[in-house]
Amino acid sequence: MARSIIRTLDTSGRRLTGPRRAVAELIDAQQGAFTAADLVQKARTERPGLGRATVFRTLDLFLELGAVERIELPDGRHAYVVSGPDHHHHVVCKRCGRITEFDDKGIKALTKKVAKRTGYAIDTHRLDLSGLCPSCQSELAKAK
Amino acid sequence: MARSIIRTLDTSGRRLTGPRRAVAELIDAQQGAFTAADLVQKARTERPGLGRATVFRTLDLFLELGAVERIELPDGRHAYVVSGPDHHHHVVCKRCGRITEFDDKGIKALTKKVAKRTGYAIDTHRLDLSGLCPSCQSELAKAK
DNA sequence: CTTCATGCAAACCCTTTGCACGTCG
DNA sequence: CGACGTGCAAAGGGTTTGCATGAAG
Repeated sequence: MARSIIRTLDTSGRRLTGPRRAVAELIDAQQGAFTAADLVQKARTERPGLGRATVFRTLDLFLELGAVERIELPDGRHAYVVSGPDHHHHVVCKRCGRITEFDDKGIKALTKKVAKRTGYAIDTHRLDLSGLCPSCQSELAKAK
Repeated sequence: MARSIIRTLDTSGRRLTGPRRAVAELIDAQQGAFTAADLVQKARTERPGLGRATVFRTLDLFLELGAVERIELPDGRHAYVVSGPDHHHHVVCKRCGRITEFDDKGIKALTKKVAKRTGYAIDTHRLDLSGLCPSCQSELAKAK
């Protein structure tokens, strides 16, 4: 269920409206990462009447509330993922687009080191890896 | 000079044309990161006749050849940076957009660890940090 | 010469905005 | 009620594409 996103929304003081619930549900039905376009298209069939603009505005809101994160796909498009309570990063498969998460280990230390060296006050970091997921690797191996 | 980009182009088997040289020079005159729009606008005054499309196509080519890299600014727009022989990453200032590079130290190891854990064949990684650069920090401190 | 690149303009996303109407609290 | 959210359509910005011309190897 879209429970966690809705809860975040509810406790934020923002209005808990029908369309926002709908977007939360659409997101929830997605597995892994999704683009804004994915939601808009899905909305067209599963929730007609829900406007493009609302999807974007709601996505921005969720982003601001920290309920979702925006990542960049290898091809430059951006996608969103539901953000869990713990901070993590993503590996994106270049071929099939599958996304796998991994925990942040050691990046904090690296960030601190960079902050010291450059003088920046660093407050956010994004680490995106990409390559081939296990199943694409074996498919490609077979194809040869 | 735009020597290094041009050399990459030359040894790639692609045609070394006037417009491509021009784009390489425009890029070279930029300091730090630049957007496609930056180049297009600069082209308008310094190299009239050079078309938008050519800038984009050339940028794509350079990207493919590995002469430049694409990074994502904190606000979601993308920018490019010349990629030197040594692999490095970027810290972007959220306020003034300044970009500072830093060396990759320890990310390779992290990548390897993640590859092992997730089973992905990871071939590219991007680490983008953002925060406030030293001068924006002091300006903000003064403003208070 | 033949192939590939260019310029121009139009086409195409993707995302944002203006505005009148609807709805949450 | 009054503020905030929504839908629609239109605007906007960035990037790509079609096609005839021009240059590179």
